Amino acid sequence: MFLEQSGNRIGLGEEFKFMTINLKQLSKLLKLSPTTVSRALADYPDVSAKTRARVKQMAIQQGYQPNPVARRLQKGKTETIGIVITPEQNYFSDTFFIDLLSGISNQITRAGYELILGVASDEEHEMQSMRRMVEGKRVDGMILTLIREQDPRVGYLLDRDFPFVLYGRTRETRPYAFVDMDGKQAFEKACTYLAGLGHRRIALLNGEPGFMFPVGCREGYESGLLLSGLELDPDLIQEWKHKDPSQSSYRWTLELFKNDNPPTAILFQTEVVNGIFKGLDELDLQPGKDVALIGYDDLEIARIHCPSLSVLRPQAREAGQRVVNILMEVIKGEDPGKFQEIHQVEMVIRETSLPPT
Amino acid sequence: MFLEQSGNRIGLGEEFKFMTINLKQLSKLLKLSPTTVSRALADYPDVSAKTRARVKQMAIQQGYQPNPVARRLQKGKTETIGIVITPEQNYFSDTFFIDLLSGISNQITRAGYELILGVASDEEHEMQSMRRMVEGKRVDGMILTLIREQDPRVGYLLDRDFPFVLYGRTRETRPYAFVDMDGKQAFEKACTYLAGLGHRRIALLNGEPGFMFPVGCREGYESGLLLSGLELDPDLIQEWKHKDPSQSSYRWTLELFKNDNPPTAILFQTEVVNGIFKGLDELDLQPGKDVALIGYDDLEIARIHCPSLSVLRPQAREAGQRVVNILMEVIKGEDPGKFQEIHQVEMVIRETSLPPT
DNA sequence: AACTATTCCCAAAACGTTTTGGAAAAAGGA
DNA sequence: TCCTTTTTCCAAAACGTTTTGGGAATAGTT
Repeated sequence: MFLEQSGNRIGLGEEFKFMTINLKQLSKLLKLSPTTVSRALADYPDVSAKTRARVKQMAIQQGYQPNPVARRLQKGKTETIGIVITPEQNYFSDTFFIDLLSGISNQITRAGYELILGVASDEEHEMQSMRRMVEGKRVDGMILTLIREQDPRVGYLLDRDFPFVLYGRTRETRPYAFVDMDGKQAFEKACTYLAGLGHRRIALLNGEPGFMFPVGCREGYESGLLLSGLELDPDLIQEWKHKDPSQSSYRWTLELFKNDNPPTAILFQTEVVNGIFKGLDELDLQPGKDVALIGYDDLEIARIHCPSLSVLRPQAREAGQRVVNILMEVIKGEDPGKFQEIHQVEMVIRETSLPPT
Repeated sequence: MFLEQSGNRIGLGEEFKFMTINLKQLSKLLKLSPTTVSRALADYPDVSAKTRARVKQMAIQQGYQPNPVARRLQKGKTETIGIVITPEQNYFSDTFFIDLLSGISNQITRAGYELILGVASDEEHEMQSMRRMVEGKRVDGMILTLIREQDPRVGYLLDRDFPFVLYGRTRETRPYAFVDMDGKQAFEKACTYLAGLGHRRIALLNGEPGFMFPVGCREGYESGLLLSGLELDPDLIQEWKHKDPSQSSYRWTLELFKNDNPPTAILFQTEVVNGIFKGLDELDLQPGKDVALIGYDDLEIARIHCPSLSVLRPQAREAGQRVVNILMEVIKGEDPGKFQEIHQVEMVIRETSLPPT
């Protein structure tokens, strides 16, 4: 057996193959024990600087990478994080979620961990997929998204003391780690902004009840009205359906303007903007001109539509990174209750947030 | 130490914790050797039916699950499949891709495997993420999507004989396994359908060159024209940009109707329908009435828009399942060249494919 | 009864790391 | 020179499975 200069090409008889080298093989090459090689690579102080350098150089030259499976077995850790997504809920198609996932994935890779993905069609399969990961010892920690007000996943994980971080919040008295967007502050800001422009009738098309996020949105909306000295009119509030976001928002928009005293502005999740546009179009109302609009989430449609849509923009990527960093701390044994972050949401004023005519 | 009836709750002194049981512990409980227990659970014939039953019952009662990490080390397999996605390319936000991923994930879980996900921002990181999985021995096989005409990933994997399956095709003479949608047949069908309705000027807004999929679309389009006895007019063909799907398609739509002899029908990827709608709207052309439209991919917008959009509908979920099944065969050592599937695409006629006026 | 085949089980090795608990060699101090 | 400390290395154990290669009963055959 002789070595090519390329490092990870090792000649075996007549045929060449991409071979990966072992710790044992590497140590034999170095005339050292596997112990020393392992410790040299891990920067233990009890190996001399000279041998450490020699080991590292040879490791690079040979393209040695410790077998992750063997390391996991010995360390008793999977070095793996799990996440389960539920595409049915029309949530995953948001670029916002992709940004979140992107932040999560990058940070996980940086830590040398792996991200395993479950795709579940409903709540039951979601739980099932998570249990497989947790009870099957396939992950060291879980990331949860799309949190419901009463979320059985949180209780399940708390009960067995399993590390997890929520992207979002839930109704649970025991302390747990989360990163959430300040939907309340965002909607309050949007609401007072519109009121400041002179709008007196501001409508809210909120997300489906049962999930936690709309709760904050509603609070922010109500608090914004209050701060601006406006009355809350239940006729101006409605929820769209996850099953059918565009259709339900479209119908509600039509409904809304049958009102004797119709709104001059609407707050909503950008996700359902198509339905609203369609409804306004049918009513011969110009978005931005006849009705001010501010959406939550800066999706592509918001930027490219004409007029472009003013939005509340959560920093999903950064949030994803924080989720991972926190999860790593929790896995290390830190108290989850210490990690409860609420991120500010910025408002991007574009063309659909003018004063009322 | 005594056992609760629940099985996986084991009393340890005063505190109760969710414990998972070992093979060794289980075998001690059964007064058998770990060997026999392992073989009983794996249905080896050299363990009597009686003990096998006894072992299985106890395993269930105790909630025993073999530690996957230990199994992987011994078996020399990671039981893991890798996939890398690139959200930048506005591809991942398609429900079509989610369907594909859903099919992939479910089938992988069914096989007892894991799906690990990489999120890469560009081609370079895509390759980097894949190399980490392959050379780091983190996966047994790779799934590739969004295939380019010249795709370095394919050469890389072929060179080192690493199992993989493409969703799509590429220009590569060596045999490899793939599952692809018959874009050619789909666009040919759409084209001849429109020609059959009397359309003589059919435009094509194709995907960005460099990727493989638009090649088939174009072939199908040209073949459809030919079959219908229509001339190919280069002015009626354009590509949209991945960076900016809606904007580029919008601009092209405007451009298109400056033509002395404008088209009466357009074929395109549904992904860019917003830009086209916007362009037509600006030109005071009614989709479906003044211009027939058929999109590739049955996205939500296609169903909810008024008029609803006729589409070509690939069965992404089924394709995802096939990809996994094939990958499992390839991992087992089957010849990848045997697995080259081209799936038919159905056409769904809705309201935007009427005869020309 | 003696031999062979079959049934059923198990001890030990192996997978590739990291960690534990020294031990030998070198250096420092008297 | 002798003892102590520090430096540098390593053999063996451990992680939890599966596989290998028998071995002891039991059953079957002559």
